[in-house]
Amino acid sequence: MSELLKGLNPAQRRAVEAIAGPVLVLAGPGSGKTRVLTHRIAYLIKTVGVDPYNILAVTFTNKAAREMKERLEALIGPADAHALTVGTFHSLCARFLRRDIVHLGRERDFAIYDSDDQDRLMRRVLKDLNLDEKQYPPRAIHGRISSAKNELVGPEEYARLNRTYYDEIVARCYERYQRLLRESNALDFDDLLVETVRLFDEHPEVLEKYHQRYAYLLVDEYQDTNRCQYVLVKQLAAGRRNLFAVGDDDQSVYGWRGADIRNILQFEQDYPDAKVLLLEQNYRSTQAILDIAQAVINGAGKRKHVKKLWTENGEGLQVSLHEGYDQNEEANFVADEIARLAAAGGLRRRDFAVMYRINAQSRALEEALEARGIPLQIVGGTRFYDRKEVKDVLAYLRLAANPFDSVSLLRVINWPGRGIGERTEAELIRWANELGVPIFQALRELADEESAARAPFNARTRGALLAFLAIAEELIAARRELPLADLIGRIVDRLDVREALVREHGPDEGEDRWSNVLELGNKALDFVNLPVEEQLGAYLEQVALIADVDNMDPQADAVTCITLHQAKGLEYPVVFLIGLEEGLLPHSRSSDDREKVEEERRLLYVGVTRARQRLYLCYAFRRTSYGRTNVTTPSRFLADIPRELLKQPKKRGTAVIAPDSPLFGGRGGSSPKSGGRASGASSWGSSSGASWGSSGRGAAGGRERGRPAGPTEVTFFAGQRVRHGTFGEGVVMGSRLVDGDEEVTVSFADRERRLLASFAKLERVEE
DNA sequence: TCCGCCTAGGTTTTT
DNA sequence: CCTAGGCGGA
Repeated sequence: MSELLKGLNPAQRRAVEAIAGPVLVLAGPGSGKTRVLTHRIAYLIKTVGVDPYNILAVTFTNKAAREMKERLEALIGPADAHALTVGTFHSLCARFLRRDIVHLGRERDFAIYDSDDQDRLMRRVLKDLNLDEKQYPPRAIHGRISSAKNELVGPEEYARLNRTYYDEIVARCYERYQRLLRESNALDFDDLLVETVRLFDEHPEVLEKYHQRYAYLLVDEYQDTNRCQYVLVKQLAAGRRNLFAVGDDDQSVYGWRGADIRNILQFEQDYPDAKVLLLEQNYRSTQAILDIAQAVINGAGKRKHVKKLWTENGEGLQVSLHEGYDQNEEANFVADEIARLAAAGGLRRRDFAVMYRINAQSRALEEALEARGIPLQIVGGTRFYDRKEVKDVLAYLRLAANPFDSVSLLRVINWPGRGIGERTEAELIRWANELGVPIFQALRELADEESAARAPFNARTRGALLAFLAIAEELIAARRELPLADLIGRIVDRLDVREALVREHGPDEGEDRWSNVLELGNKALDFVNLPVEEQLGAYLEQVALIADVDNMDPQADAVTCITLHQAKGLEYPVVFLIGLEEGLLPHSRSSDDREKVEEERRLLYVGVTRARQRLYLCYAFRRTSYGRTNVTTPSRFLADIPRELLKQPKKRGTAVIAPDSPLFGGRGGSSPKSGGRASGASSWGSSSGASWGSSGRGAAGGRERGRPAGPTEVTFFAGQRVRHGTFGEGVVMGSRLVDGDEEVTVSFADRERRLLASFAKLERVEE
């Protein structure tokens, strides 16, 4: 038997050995699908004798691509590993287009616009069309356009298909937006895919070239493909039909960005001769963790592919459920547990991950971990390349690569300040529109005395504009001669970036930002081995397409803090899932739509199945967001977990969940019985979880639901002694009305707490 | 045009 | 809470 098949179970082996024709592998979490992918590639090369040059593998992140290459290097040697093509849809499309975009009558040095660039361009579109940003939020409009692109609907078709007034506005913006992109010789993220599909569509000879080359096509995370990616796969696979798609419909969490779960559900219709293989054995987690995962996912409606997860890993430790008082206590609990487990030995910092729904949740964690001296790495939030000073310097580089890139041009035309204000900028745009040329071209016209005479600028303004043009021209010229690192050096010297940053932000922050700019220079050193003329393009492409998760340092011995979305594909011995509350998971923006709620459920499923040995499910009794504090309702998904699967919290200061608590009852609208709850019962005490946040009030603590406005005056006064079911006796420090509720500050034995009178069931203690 | 103060409004998730 | 944008003054 081949060396490469050793250590694989029969199902995995079948997948690896499937040679020809379409194959769909439905792989449960932790079932070794990455292993199957890499071993299949290795098998194709080493056993079947396929030339690695003829293999194309598409992964979901650059990180996954890199890791796959590394594994293959070990498996089949660096030469073969290097010869095959691995990348994300976006990076591959960028590469294809660089090679062949001239077929579409375009220039090769196109810029790639990220979300910030897209937003800026959309604002300009709205200005051009005299539309009010308040009424038509640029991001909302762009969202519509992006969805249309994902569906391969162009501006004309969009205009034809849609009938409402709003649609009509969007259609006009779409048309203009595309026109400006083209004028700027730029593609946005969506265009990378759309234009590749178009290229293949309009130029069969180009597609044919890829059919010849890529005899074997492998696609990971197939459930996350959108319509456009689906078509692209179809185009590429149409040649030899050796498509090997791997995915898990239960882990589909990218519907919001166009991923269409139907792509995986309809695989068999699309490819009638497809083999469908199931990977159900889990090698990652303990049975206790899988039971939780199963409970969560079984709470979903009917599913097309029901996988029965099982493992030989043994029962393992019971999963813990923990209620914190607020997000700080929640974070403290997490940090204390990490410290405790790390001290107990056997676990390193990097064995821990804390996962959450939204990036903003990382803040409290950061504080708690730092307070204990526990190193952490936060994945996500603001990317390094999204920092203003970094983007500003980058804009000059982008301008050097492609002077028609109007977003970059306008970004830095007055940075550092050179006396070109809003007024001048608007005039410049207007004038360029009038001439019908890109903005950079208009600037060049200005250098010519005769044209300048007709331009709407006075001598001083013209001087400022020409000063900017001179810098741009200098960089464009330097680009061909200087290595990338020197080009960056030229920019920061010529513009005195450090001085500008200190002037703008003061010495402390200024130096901070300056160090980010220096870091930018460091990253450029990765490209020194390329020929000078290729360095800039390669660098800019990487900057545009790299994700934050791609930068994670797996070597660092630090606790990982990461969103559930980014955590997909990762695994850790110990996982904390925090903020399991209505409004957060499911997120409030998703709670009203059945489909979206199901996606949120799958997100929790993804989180649960990241854990290998220990799993903690956490939520807080109160949470502060936007500076407002609200009482929370535990996530409805917790109600799908049988209570006996969970270790109950015992610590003082945490809730003891009553046997008849709706948390462990059935799902759906049955409201809790008002009697029968054990004293000291759950301090959140709320209802079925159909609503959350402030609307969760009123059903609290056996009080009447639908209570009208709330108290109009305080009923507690400083100095009174009170008793609370959980916290014991305390003294009222003060009380005030907040949002139609009474917030009482009470000093308990351990510390001061603020409680809402409607929830907290405070009894007055007579003396 | 630039600077600084102020407030109103906003955050899902990412290539 | 934080930040971007609006507005007044120089």
